[in-house]
Amino acid sequence: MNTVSDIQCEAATCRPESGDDCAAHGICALRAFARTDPSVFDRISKQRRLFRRGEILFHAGQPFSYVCAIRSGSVKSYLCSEDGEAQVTGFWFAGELLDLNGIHHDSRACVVEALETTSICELPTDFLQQLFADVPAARLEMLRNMSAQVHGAEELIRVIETKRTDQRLAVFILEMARRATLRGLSDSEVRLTMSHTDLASFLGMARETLSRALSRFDTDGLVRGRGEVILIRDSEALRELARG
Amino acid sequence: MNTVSDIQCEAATCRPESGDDCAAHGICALRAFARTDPSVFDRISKQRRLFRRGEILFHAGQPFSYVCAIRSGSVKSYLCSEDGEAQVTGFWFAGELLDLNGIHHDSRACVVEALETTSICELPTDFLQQLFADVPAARLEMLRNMSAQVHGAEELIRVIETKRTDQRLAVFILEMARRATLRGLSDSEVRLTMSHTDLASFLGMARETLSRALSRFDTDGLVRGRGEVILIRDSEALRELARG
DNA sequence: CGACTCTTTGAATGGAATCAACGGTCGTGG
DNA sequence: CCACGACCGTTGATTCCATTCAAAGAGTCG
Repeated sequence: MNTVSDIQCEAATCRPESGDDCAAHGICALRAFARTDPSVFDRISKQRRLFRRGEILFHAGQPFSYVCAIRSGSVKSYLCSEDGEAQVTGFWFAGELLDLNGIHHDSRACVVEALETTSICELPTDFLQQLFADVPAARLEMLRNMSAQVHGAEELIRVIETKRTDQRLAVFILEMARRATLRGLSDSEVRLTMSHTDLASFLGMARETLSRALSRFDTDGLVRGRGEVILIRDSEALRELARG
Repeated sequence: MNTVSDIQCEAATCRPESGDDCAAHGICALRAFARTDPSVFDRISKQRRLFRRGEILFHAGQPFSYVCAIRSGSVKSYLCSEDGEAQVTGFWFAGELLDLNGIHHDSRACVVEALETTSICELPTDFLQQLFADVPAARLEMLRNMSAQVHGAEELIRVIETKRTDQRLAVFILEMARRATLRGLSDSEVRLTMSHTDLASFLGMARETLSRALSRFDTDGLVRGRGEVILIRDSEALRELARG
């Protein structure tokens, strides 16, 4: 899927000027600081790993020894209930931080799996602790980031509780487009790197229901295409639908 | 509802020995530290306010100038959509921290309203910043606390997406009982300080559906009572139901 | 007591899950 | 190279659960 040059290219999204909404902003702020101390910078930039589609970044319950930032590609996080059912809890893209909710019991809260070739950046927790001690802006950014995740989760709850299936889908598509713009991509083209099964699980509906909703969106002219790439044709109508 | 002596009594739950799960633990850790500097301690303990049932602690959009810890009583948080519909996002009890998800854009993310006579403790953000600078354990606790909130929100998402109505209710009752034990109360008696309307909104179901589910729980011997106080009669069956 | 809010219960409707079957793609191995 | 199986996506028919609509009972407060 991605070539090495793609990765190098997307890695550039991890820069301070990405704007406040960029989940990697806190980290980037740290990098700016680290320039005064090259050894710290090296410590960040050398902790990189590459995963292929289907490979597991980490399992639930593993010790929480580093925070994970995505440099390129995408991953899904999911929980396994006792009966073996997988429940997808989120999708994460370049420039975003992963599984911060594992911090509170020092272990990974979920399984994270690469949806495509994915490059990540590992930030050891002890290193972060030191950084928080030294850089007030860093800990503020971290708080903001986690706060944003709580906010996002609550927003999702609100959507799931109050919206019907096609409303949920509309919200998701718009959210994907929004996050794509943070990575400097088009705001009218959404790449669904996850399977319909994963997405349906995330949105809390049956695969069939999702499929039907996507078909309806296509025939109604809201979007174009149902495959990996979806083109937003009528974003205003989508927004209207998302509002309820 | 609560007398002054009740409040003084419950305020005692805000102590370090409350255990790791207590949401106020971070704050309490700060208080322990503050003993070496009485002026800091004063600064915390003097920022108290009392609210009566129905009174608003703060509105959505107001500046985020302090973190709010509940000393006694209970509150609900809710969002108002554009069409005036209120969506309850959570309930908070003594020893818990409020609306941390507002941090990321420096304004309150939701409306918070007292469900009964409620005493709170205000922790100014600039004071917390100073505290985080001085006390590593404090910022770790804050991170843990927020992490726990993300975790809780995701857990709620999982429940809402995958469970039927009575399963959701079972999860909620058990969760309420768990939180009650953190405050040193009985684990088999749940006080529902919120209205059924609020609870139904929070659980993502119609008032009538909640009412029916509660009735069923009562007649089936899972719980006793449907009013403000609910007695857990068969916690094992509840747990079984909650597991799905 | 009467106005109000909240809760309960019943009956009908509707939306999504489920069940079932089919076409497509991909990777494996004969 | 093709056959096969595994997985994924689509579509149709049916079932079931929760919402909605409607109305009456219970509790609270002025």
